[in-house]
Amino acid sequence: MDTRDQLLQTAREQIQRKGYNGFSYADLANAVGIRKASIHHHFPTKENLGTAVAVQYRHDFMSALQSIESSKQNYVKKLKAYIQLFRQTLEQDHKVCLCIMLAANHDSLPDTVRAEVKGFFQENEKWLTQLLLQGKKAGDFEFKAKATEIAKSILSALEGAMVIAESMDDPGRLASVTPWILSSVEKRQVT
Amino acid sequence: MDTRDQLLQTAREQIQRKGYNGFSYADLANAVGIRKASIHHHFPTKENLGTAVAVQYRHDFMSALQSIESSKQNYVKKLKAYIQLFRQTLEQDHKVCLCIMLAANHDSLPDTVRAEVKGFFQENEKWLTQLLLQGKKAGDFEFKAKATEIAKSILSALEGAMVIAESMDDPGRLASVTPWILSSVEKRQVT
DNA sequence: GACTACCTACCTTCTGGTAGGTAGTATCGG
DNA sequence: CCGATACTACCTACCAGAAGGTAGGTAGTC
Repeated sequence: MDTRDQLLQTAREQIQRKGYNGFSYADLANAVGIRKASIHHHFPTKENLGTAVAVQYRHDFMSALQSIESSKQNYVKKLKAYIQLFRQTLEQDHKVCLCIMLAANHDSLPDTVRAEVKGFFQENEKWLTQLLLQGKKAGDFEFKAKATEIAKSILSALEGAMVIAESMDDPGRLASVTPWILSSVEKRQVT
Repeated sequence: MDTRDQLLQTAREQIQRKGYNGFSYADLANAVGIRKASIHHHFPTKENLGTAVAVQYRHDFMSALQSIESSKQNYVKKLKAYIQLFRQTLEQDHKVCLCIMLAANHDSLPDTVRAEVKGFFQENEKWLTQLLLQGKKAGDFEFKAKATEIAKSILSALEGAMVIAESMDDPGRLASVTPWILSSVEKRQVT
């Protein structure tokens, strides 16, 4: 992996752990094994770097959504796969979603980064809304509320759980939230 | 209000908007109309101030929970009142819960502040769990999952929604999440 | 000759924190 | 009632370190 990619990846990790205000060029240089000034060769300003990280993260995430969407499985499984994206980040990589970390530093963010974060959430909600509507049509889901509101709720719960999980040292928190999410849209079994 | 209280209140607001790393003694001094060095007279270190802010916030919140608990109303209304605590902060004060902001800066927090944040979440979950169990017993609620898991989910959804609301400029987001929360525990009407 | 990827050395601004001083007030024994 | 003492609440002036960023140089490659 070349230096630029290493910088992107390391910056991403640092932001996921310490937030936008909590990571610095000095830390980054140290972690990558390069001099602080050399970072500016690849990313002239922190805004540049921050934006690049956010763009890449959003892109990667959208690819993952794409592949869930086009997979051949029922909608309940697709929703589970979606939730699994978050669980993997938290439980295996021990990191929090980049965008919720950035959202928490909203006031100190450059406009370009802010726009990426907003876009990330919008696309997630749009994707989830579609999933819910299609799943309902297919008979996999059953709900009365507006799909957009459920989508907002699911995203809020997942993102919130990640942040709280960190501070309560409770990596199983997403696992606790999952059944609640599923039960709110799953078709009730006739007993 | 004396200077100390002003400092506490202003620091709280700044953290709620910009996070722990995003607020500084210089900002604070400016906002309160005092010299930077004078803050150290009231709060020798930033850790001191941060802890004091967190302790006070937690205390205030717990008082609010107490008064909901001891009010004479059914459990659905009590749950609504709980949600209303969050909505008030977001919609009227245009701020995000202090503790979710601190949780997002978890890695840069002094231990004493970390402990307060964790305690805040624990007490909220404990309170919510009790509310759910009592409400179920009283026949106001109906749910199958474990009460602690539902409590975790509700708290996650509310806290997550606040953070996302900020960055999507969507102050109505908590209102969107509310019906979903209620419908997951409310007794189904027999139609 | 130009471009890439790095370097050293430096700059300004901001960070939390310290030293030491001053004006006002409260408390004390004589 | 008086002056000594001590405390509170602030001040100016500073400090070391970290922040993001710049200038200018060098070695290797196309």
